[in-house]
Amino acid sequence: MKKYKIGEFARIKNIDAQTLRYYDRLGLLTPSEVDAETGYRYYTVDQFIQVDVIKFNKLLGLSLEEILRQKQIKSLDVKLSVIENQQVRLEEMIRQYNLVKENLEEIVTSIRQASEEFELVGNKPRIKAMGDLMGVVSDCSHLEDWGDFEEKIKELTLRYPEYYEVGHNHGLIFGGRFDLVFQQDDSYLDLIVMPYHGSKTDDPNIECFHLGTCVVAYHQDGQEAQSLTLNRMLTFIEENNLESKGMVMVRSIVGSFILSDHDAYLQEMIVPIKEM
Amino acid sequence: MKKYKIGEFARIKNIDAQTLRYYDRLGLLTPSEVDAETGYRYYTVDQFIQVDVIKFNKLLGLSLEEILRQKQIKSLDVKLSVIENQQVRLEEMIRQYNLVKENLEEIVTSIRQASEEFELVGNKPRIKAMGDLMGVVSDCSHLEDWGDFEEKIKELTLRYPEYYEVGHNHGLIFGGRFDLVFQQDDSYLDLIVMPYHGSKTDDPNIECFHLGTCVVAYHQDGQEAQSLTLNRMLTFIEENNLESKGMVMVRSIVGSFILSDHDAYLQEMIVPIKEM
DNA sequence: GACCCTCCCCTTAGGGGAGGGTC
DNA sequence: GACCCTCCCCTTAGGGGAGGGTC
Repeated sequence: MKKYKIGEFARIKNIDAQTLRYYDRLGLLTPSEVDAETGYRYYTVDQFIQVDVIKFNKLLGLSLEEILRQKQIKSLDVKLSVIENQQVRLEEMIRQYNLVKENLEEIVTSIRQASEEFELVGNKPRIKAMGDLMGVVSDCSHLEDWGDFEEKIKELTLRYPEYYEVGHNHGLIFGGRFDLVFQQDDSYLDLIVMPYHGSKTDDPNIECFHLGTCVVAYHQDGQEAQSLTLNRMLTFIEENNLESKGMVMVRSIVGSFILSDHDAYLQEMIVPIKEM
Repeated sequence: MKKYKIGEFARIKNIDAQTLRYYDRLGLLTPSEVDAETGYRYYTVDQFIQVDVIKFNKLLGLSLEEILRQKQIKSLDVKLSVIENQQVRLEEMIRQYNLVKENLEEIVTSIRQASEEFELVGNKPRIKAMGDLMGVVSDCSHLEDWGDFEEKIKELTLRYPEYYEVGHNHGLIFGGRFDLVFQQDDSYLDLIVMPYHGSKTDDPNIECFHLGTCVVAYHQDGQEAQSLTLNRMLTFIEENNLESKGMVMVRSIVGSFILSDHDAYLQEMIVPIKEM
């Protein structure tokens, strides 16, 4: 039977010679022959198959040490259950990755849309028909400090049925009465909404806000600009003989999650209007 | 503004205090204040958000060093393209994981099916209506040694349109003329088929074998048993006044990929029969 | 007493050499 | 000349202490 030196073997099996030496050291893949004088390793057919088996098991998500132990498994049922476990793990991973992907899509499209719009209208307030806002809501009127706020968010994420950590803060919408916005301290918000984009509308954790007609405005100068923007919006509302519902929602479109450059931040403020 | 000691901060943000010290050392997350005497770290609001940003970026698949560099990014377009790159990577990962998952399903169900059948019929040959076999095929009649065989497999995998390394060898079907099976040396096969379970039937790389009526038999004693099993099958064919097409296909159901126990190996041999 | 500090050692799966012998 | 050998050092993102000071 033909013998292969490590280099040739490595080339054929598309694996690094170093890796083969490493596997040899671990006892995971022993050459069929080692020259006692020179230490040269020689491989044959059995090792070719072994490489495939190792790769197969690595794809099952096993560590090299586990693969070493797997070699001892003589029971088909045990091996099948290992594979089936891995299938479950794979499904969970696929689910998580899909959630992350969807979140990223949401983020990118909302940024693109808002940037385009901002390009057109600048920070002028305007009337806009908004749909329903679905999300998990937390009452924040009794927060003492930032730690309380973080606890609130933790609580929200636990109640979020398809919660995944990516960008959950990025998507948060803050709501409050006007006077709280003008107060400008840590406790300026009444509630947080973590928007929900899924389809489980019957989940009791998810509330639905009917926003309806709103006055909307962008600004780019961070949190300091909030009261200025709100003032402009209130003037606009008065000029147009509208009546607000007395609250404002703030949505960060480009914020610290996306960029470290404060000058590029983009926020949207939304004031729901009473229907006539 | 309230200051938090590392432990409290760690608890609220669901992160290990050690990890925070590590991030501090890297310059990734600097406490807002460090007591010069005691070295105690104190954190405030800014760091709370920073933790979320770091987690967000880790989910984008960035290393800590990359996250450190990300902090420098001032351009929205650059950041968006980073996110979009990550989306592409995510999609590719999801695709690969799905392929692996499907492969595993294939493996598990074929093992379960065959084991059940083997339980019933043992190694008795029987007549069975087989469907079409779709797959990527390689002519192996001129192989000199195992290395050539491995090169063939490499070639197959390159032509396999949805190839992924998991279990590709496990699924291989070997085919040959009867005399080659009886020869029992390295060159006993004429062709390899890597079965294809997808839907791209118009792919020129994928050939379709119409198997039709076949005589089928299992055995459990590894490759040595092949000629014995084939003999039994040929006798069965004669007794039933059938006529074979002169070739046999061998499919390993439980083999070295699944178990290291040779006694549990299960192979299926298939002899296509001429239609009357 | 619970909490925090700074070392220091350890983990996975190899990759990249240096220095020297082998086919 | 191309190939192989054995050291030896290095990487990521922390985890688990020991020994000693702090709230």
